[in-house]
Amino acid sequence: MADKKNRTTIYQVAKEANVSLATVSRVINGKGNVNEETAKLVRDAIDKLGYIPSVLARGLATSYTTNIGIVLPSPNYVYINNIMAGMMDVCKIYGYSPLIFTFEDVEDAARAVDSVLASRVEGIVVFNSQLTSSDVAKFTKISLPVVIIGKDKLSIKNGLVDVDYVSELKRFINEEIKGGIKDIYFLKDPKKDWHMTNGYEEAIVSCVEKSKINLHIIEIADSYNVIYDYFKEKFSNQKPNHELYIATRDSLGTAVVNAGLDLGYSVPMDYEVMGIISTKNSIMSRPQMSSINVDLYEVGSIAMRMLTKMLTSIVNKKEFIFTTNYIKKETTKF
Amino acid sequence: MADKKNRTTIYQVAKEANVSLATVSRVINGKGNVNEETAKLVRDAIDKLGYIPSVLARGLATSYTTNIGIVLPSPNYVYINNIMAGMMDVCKIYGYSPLIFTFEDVEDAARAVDSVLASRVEGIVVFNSQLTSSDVAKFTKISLPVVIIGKDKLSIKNGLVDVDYVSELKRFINEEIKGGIKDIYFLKDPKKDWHMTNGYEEAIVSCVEKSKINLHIIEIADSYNVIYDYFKEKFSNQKPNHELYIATRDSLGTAVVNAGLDLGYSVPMDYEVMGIISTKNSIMSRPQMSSINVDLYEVGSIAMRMLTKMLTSIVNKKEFIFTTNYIKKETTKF
DNA sequence: CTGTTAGCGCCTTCAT
DNA sequence: ATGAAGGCGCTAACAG
Repeated sequence: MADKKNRTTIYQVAKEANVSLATVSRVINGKGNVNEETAKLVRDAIDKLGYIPSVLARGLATSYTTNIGIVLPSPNYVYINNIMAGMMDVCKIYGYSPLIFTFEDVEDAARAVDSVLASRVEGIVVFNSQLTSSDVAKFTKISLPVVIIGKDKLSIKNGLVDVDYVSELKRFINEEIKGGIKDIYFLKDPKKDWHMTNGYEEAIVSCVEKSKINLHIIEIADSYNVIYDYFKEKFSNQKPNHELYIATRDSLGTAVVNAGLDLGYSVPMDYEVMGIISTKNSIMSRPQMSSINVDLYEVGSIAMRMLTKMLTSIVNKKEFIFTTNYIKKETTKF
Repeated sequence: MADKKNRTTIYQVAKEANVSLATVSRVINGKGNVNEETAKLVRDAIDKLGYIPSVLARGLATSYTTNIGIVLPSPNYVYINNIMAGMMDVCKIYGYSPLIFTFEDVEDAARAVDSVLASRVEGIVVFNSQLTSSDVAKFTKISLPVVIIGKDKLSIKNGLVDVDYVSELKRFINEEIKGGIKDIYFLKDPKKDWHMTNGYEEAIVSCVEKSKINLHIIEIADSYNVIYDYFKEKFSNQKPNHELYIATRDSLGTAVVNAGLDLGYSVPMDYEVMGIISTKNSIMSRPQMSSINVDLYEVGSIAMRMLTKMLTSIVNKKEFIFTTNYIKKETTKF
């Protein structure tokens, strides 16, 4: 419980080495001149006592920690994990410790923001912010470096790392239109606005406008099982008719594919499917899922790298937009 | 960088509210009696100044933080992410902040241990420890609560959460033996010993001993692509002959399946495949992958829950072994 | 009910 | 090259 932990302190090391704590501090941090002999004395004492400096005390004294906050929605989608992995690896390289704060929704995001602020992190990476302007004000007030992954609706003067899925999405749809597709179904989660998903719907709408395409929006939870069941029933009642389904993530696309396959239909002959955000699943599924490819691990690592730079120097280019490639695989004709 | 951040402190709040800092501290922590009117004064001051207490100072003063360390290997396998998600959710529920420490190998693990110790976490969860006994000694010395997920080779007197894949693995193999299987191939990563994988090989060996089965160990990196390529070539040169392949993770099994499918073979008619650790991939792949099911999210959340209990009370039952179910799907005959 | 004071563990001038 | 002393922001007795 709240019983004092018996950690060895810098005082004990100083005593053991018969020096002052200032000297110990110097050898720990490699600052100031210390006689090699006394330094060795100190080092031996540290080893003997198994002394590990407290980042708390150090942080308090220097008003500088090595903590970095990562704020992101709690659902653990594979692609978010890829981003996280990229962030965490870069954190380690630069000697920062990532503190993770997850949130469920907008109100919860506010709580997460307070937590991360209380933790006295040096900077934070926010995944596709659901943050309000008042949240953001808290950051800017204390000039805390922030990198945002995903659309920056608030146009904060901070780092921005985004992925331009939209261009490729448009290109793909236009190809399909030229190919003569008649109906496009877009699977949209009515509740959530994650997935760097902003602009998907608009992009599709804009492509379709001047064509004879019928665009249908299917509001459905972004869950494999929910979507699989939905389409299993849909295709049972009404056989597919060469339409195109667009899902936000490849695994959701796989749900649509599998529902049809399990009923004996074939993709892309009977209907086409594409998932926007690509993960390894695109390669692993059969037929392989057409999707828009970008290395999400790289996205995370670039974001974190940008933050570390903002921490140590003035950064001029605070924006990094990933371009993407639509990869035609086996679930679409174009 | 190391420029003092200009955070509002408890002193400034006290000044603004015309009270002493002790009073502010009291309303913040809800401890001690404070006149409602002055409390409101304080709250207003806090709001006005946007004051957020420093966990550093608080931690230093109380020698108590709300940080929990999570130590795990860096590769971001899906199933590890499931475990992490479970841990993080429980962390949030109990008001702890998870600090993530990843490591690459044994030496790196030592570094991670020092980092986590320096961070003055209240407790730690270690995933399938590659930790040495000297690492562990550091924990026990300061009696830091530790929960280990996976095999506890060091038999530490700490929390242990493990998954008994072995029993089901044996059961499955015995079924296959009764079914008349002749050759079993076990895919084994020669370098790594993660995946709560300890005992898999021994289990298989013990099952096979008294039978006429030929057991083959294939040492191969646990990478989808590597395995896919390997089997693409293998099956090209030598057609499958009703043998059984056992991979540690379902997605690796999918690599074996896909390699054959893409060459025109069929599973499980031409050969059988099973992946031990199950993820959503087992359901999503076609044919669906036979695997040993356990809710890994639950594993993570149980582990973290156990830790939080160890933090607040004496825990007697410090062990939780998950039982598992072999789920026969479509890639095996039994 | 509220204020005063002494730390928590460490860094950092400032002397020596 | 080393030591002494003040301070980082907060909590927790202890007084009043």
